[in-house]
Amino acid sequence: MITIYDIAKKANVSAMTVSRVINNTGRISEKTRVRVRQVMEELHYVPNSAARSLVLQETRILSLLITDITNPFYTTLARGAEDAAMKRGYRLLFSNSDEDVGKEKEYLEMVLSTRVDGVLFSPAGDNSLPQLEKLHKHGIPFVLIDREVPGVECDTVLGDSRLGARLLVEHLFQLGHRRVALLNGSMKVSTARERFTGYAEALKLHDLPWDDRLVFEAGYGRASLGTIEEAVERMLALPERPTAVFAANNFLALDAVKAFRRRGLDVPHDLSVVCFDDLDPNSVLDPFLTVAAQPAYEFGSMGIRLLIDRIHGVEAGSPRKKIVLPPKLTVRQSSAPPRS
Amino acid sequence: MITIYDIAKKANVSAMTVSRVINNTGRISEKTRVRVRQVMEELHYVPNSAARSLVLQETRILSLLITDITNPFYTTLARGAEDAAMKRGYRLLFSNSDEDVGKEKEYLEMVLSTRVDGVLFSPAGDNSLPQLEKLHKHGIPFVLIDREVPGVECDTVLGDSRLGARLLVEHLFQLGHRRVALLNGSMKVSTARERFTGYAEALKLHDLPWDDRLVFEAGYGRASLGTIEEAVERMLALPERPTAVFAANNFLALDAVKAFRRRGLDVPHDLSVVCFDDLDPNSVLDPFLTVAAQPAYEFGSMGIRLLIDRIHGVEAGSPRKKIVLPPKLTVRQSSAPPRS
DNA sequence: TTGTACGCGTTATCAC
DNA sequence: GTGATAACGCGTACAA
Repeated sequence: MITIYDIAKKANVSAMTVSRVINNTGRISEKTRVRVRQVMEELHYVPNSAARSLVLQETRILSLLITDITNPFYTTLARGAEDAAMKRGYRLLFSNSDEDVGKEKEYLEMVLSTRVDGVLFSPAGDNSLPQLEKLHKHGIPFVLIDREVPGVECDTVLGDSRLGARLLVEHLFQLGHRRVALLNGSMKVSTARERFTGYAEALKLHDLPWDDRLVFEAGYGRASLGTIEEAVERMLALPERPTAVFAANNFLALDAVKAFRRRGLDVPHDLSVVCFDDLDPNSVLDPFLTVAAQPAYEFGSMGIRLLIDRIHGVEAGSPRKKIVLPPKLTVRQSSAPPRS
Repeated sequence: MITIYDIAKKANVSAMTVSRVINNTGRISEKTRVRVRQVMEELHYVPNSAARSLVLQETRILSLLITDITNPFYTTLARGAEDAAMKRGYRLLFSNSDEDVGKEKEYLEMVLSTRVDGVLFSPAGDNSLPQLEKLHKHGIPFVLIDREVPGVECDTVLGDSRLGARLLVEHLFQLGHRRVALLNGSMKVSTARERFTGYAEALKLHDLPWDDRLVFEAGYGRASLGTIEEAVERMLALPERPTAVFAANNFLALDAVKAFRRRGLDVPHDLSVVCFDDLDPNSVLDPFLTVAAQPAYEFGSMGIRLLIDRIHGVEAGSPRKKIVLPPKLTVRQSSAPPRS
């Protein structure tokens, strides 16, 4: 491997001078600067970032932990994060927990051994608490994104899940629906709880009765497909069938629609389906779902911004910041008035 | 930061003993092993991988460079690669070139400074040659994936683009089409050339005349959206309009269909559209496109396998391997007999 | 079974 | 302007 010493020898200077040329620090005569540069080119020198971070005590790497790499919400968020990080001279180390606290724990070990400068963290759920405490113990700055964890005080970028839920459910009410089911993620995830609350608020606001049998707790992850099938089964077996479903995220909605169709039911003719989070408009031919779309890209870029501010100590002792980005109701064909 | 010295002091042993406990090397009495382990727990010790890789001269990190992170073909490939890498104790550093040789070059600099143990490389095109030569100069093993680069001899995992193209075009012929347009990627990319050849072969096999005006060179990247619009415009202005389009990848097809629809044309009623590569079946409600699907996941896992074999020198001097994975024709609604 | 000395590639500090 | 030296955290070779 080519090191600064190889460069130094060939250029008849000390290693220190080479280092100064590389980093543009200190005063160097133009003559030597040019010569050193030239030797570096010749030998195809590339600095060793391991050695550098060992002495500098910083890696300029940030970790991004998301819960579902197949979900366009998170891939878009990731792009926002990457763009923002690159712009500030940081690289991003991606990890994907698949909504699984176990995997999350494994990845965290890697992240710690890499000595990343900070972590942008979308927790799998409330059980992620130990992981966050570990980060805290190690003095690694982190920012929560998309989801909160009770007991953790830190900078956070969130959507307004309650508002979005209300918007969606009220949209259904306006269409004339009165029996709306909630197909929710796990109640161990803050967004699921908030969407639950928004749903309940909407019912109350419109003086509609509460019915436990209309609430189904599945899970956000791909793993919970079986649960959705079962929920749909129970939903349809109800004495008074719901005429619409509010799904807590895009994949839940997709799977619900598929489950309905497999049973010969048409959306929106037989049931309406609405949900949180959009799909990637670029790779969908016929956008179909009525959604509360979230600014996923901004989730990522804002998160990185908060994180880097913390790292640079700009915000050293400042109180935690909580940024809430509003959702946008987008009405499409999956919602329609109920069959009379 | 907690180091092995901190552990050593607290456990009343030397740093070396701690190192041995961590790596399970050498003989250590059970008593000290337990004590050291305990102190490590107490102090939440995590090894510093920068320091380790500095002395070991290996990082156990592999780089995966893909050209379009929004394309499900590549995200699926990435999952395959990650699973295979994790299984063998390697981590993956993702980079996304957006089909841009410039970005590719930037990322390569990072990759080199990270001293990754190997690179799984999906080149933006033939112009990626200098990057590959650079890797070679630095003695970093690499495997090409999905695309070849003329002048580069190395292990490769490819699809059978010629066969896939022929299957798709012959499918159109069987439906009765005689004028089939080719909406291709850049001819600076090997797969585009192969798909071109397959298209030409199919014509020849069926004694159909060659027509230059039916061939359009756009680009695989998201950036070439304008080009597609223009190609469609020219295509429809032709004296004898084609009745079907073979698009060289999924996104080209998607954009073509959208462009047709904007002009009031229906697919497949007015024109059929077929393409290479599928979309993610999980996030699509109504699979519509007739495609030549490729085993994207296996592209990734096979690639990592070849790469790690090379790294471990198992295949040190062995001749380069070229693995070709066949496509699978999947007929859906986007193709139908031409209007008579 | 355990410890000492050294080196991995880089930069900060201080001296010239 | 430039250089010598030590230090970052860890593992190898050799010694005890």
